[in-house]
Formats: sequence, structure tokens, C-alpha cells
Amino acid sequence: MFSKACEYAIKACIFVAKSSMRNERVTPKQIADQINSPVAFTAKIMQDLVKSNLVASYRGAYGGFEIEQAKIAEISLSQIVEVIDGDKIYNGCGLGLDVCNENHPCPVHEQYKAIREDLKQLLKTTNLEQLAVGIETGDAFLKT
Amino acid sequence: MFSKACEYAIKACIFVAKSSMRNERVTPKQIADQINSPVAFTAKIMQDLVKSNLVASYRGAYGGFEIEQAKIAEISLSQIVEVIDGDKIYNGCGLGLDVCNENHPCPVHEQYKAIREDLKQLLKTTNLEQLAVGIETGDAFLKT
DNA sequence: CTTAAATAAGATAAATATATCCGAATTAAA
DNA sequence: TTTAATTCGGATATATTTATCTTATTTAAG
Repeated sequence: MFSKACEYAIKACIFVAKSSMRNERVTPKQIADQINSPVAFTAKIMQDLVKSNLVASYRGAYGGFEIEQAKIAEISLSQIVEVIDGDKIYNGCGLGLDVCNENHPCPVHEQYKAIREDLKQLLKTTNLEQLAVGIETGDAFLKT
Repeated sequence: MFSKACEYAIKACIFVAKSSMRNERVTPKQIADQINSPVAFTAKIMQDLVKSNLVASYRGAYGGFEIEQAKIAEISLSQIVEVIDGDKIYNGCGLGLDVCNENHPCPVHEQYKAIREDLKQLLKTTNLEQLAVGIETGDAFLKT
């Protein structure tokens, strides 16, 4: 469904959001520990999230990553997914046709469309605040 | 969503099914032409489908691939997907956790589960006959 | 000013997925 | 029995994704 990079990105954002709620910046090492991911690869992904302005970074001592508190409830999963995996999950054909639409549908176009729309809806309506709270309360987990 | 190999497999099966309905065997070359895929890679995928008994193969002159007519309506997309991509699409966690269940859910477990179930349902209830007919009537396409 | 802690960026490595190539085995027909 | 057409299997090549490493830059504190 999502690339590994994207899975890491989502989990990282949730952890950064949770930390930012307490005004704590976090390092790639801390993130990787919390989401069980390779440190350097996670750091690279964080750079993409910073470039796209979902996450803020601060260099030097006492630096790290954070998400502006006001933005935490405004950032949806769809924004993160789009930064890392692009929009093929929203627009792509289920069978990989370059062109697949009402006029020229692949064999599963209609059925697949419904699922894709549900997924789109899910990603658009789920925000980092909800998810961070779920982790904070222990109702959900970022690693096993 | 699906691997490229799996996309090819699904499209190949649809074309083979359509051909088998007319008692015509097809070669990897013919398949690749119809679904716009690399010939040799497609041939490899066909071997997997043969090993799993979804498709029958006949060597030598006048040989090729076919699907037993009685099986065409019985083969669902889920069977093809499982042969090529395995069952991670049915059981895997949306965020890649090794363990993700009611007792130890990832942050999107519940929402993702719903979509996964819909997808499972779609794949289980869609069979090769429906799809082959769609191609035959020109209502759907295997390539652009 | 120096030092330690941190991100940024680019190069490289490893793993996996996708794709190609070639020789062997099989088979129907001439 | 020969030939041509075909699948099968293994080896190899290429591309993409995942992961690591190394150096430069920034920054707060002592």
C-alpha cells in the first residue's frame, strides 16, 4: 500500500507531534527508537518532510524536529503520504494502466475506484492530533 | 497496491481466460502484446500461475497457456493476487507493524481494517469470467 | 572562542523488484 | 525422424527502494 519510507514518515510525524505537544524537540535517533526504523534513513525522510513544510527543524545543540502546535490538528495523513509517495495512490489505476477512466476503464476500474475513494477519505480526515493522542493515551502503538 | 508482477498476472489471466473461452491457447508473446508487458517477465509470471494450478500450460508446437473453461468462473482475483503477492494485502498492517491487532493496534488499525476488508471482498467476489466478458464486449481494456 | 550537539547533503552500499537471455526439454505435424 | 514451435529453468542484468556512511554546516552553551 504505502512504501516503507511512507510508513516511517507517518509514524515519525505522529511521534514528533506527540513530542511537540509537550514542547520537546526530537532527534532522528529518538524517532528511530520510537518507531523502530533505521536512523539514517529516517533522517533522510525527515528532510523531505521539512522541505515540504510539514515539520520544522532546528540545527545545532538543543535542535531537532518539531511540528508547530497550531499545525498538528491541521496536518492530515494525506499530506504526509503525498509528500513521500506522491498521488498515485489517489489517481493510479489498480492494474497499472497509464490511462484508466470512465471512457477507457481497466477491468476493475469501478470497483477499485470505490476503495480508492474510501482510502482517500480516510487519509484526508485523519489528522496528526488524533493519532498523537492515541499514542499518548496508550490506545495505539508505533512499534511492536 | 499490487506489485507490477501482480498487475501483469491479473491482466494476463483475463486475456488467457478470454482466449480459452474460444478454445484458443496463447503464448507469452501474445499475452505481452495484449497487456503491454515485457515478454520474458510475463513468461516467468505465467510459470508461477501454472505451478499454482490456476493456469494450464502445454509445451511444444501448438502449445501455450489456457484456463480450463469450467474454472474460469471459479477463479477469483484474490487467488491470483495471493499467488503473486502473497497475503500481506489481507493481513498486513497499514503502517508495517509486525504485530498489529485489536490488542496492540497501530494508530490507523481500525480505519485501515475497514478498507482492507472491502478490498478483500472485492477481490474475492470478482472472477475471471466477468472480467473476460468485459474485455470481449469492449467495456473494459487491458492496455491503453 | 571553543566545544559539543545537532541537521543537511551527497556519495555509496545492500536488498529487492523488474526485466532479459540462453540452453534444455517437450511436442505436434510434416 | 526431422523440424519448428513451444514451455521450463537457471543465470544474468538493470532499476528502484531501502539503508548506511562521511563530511560540512549550524547553533547554543560554557
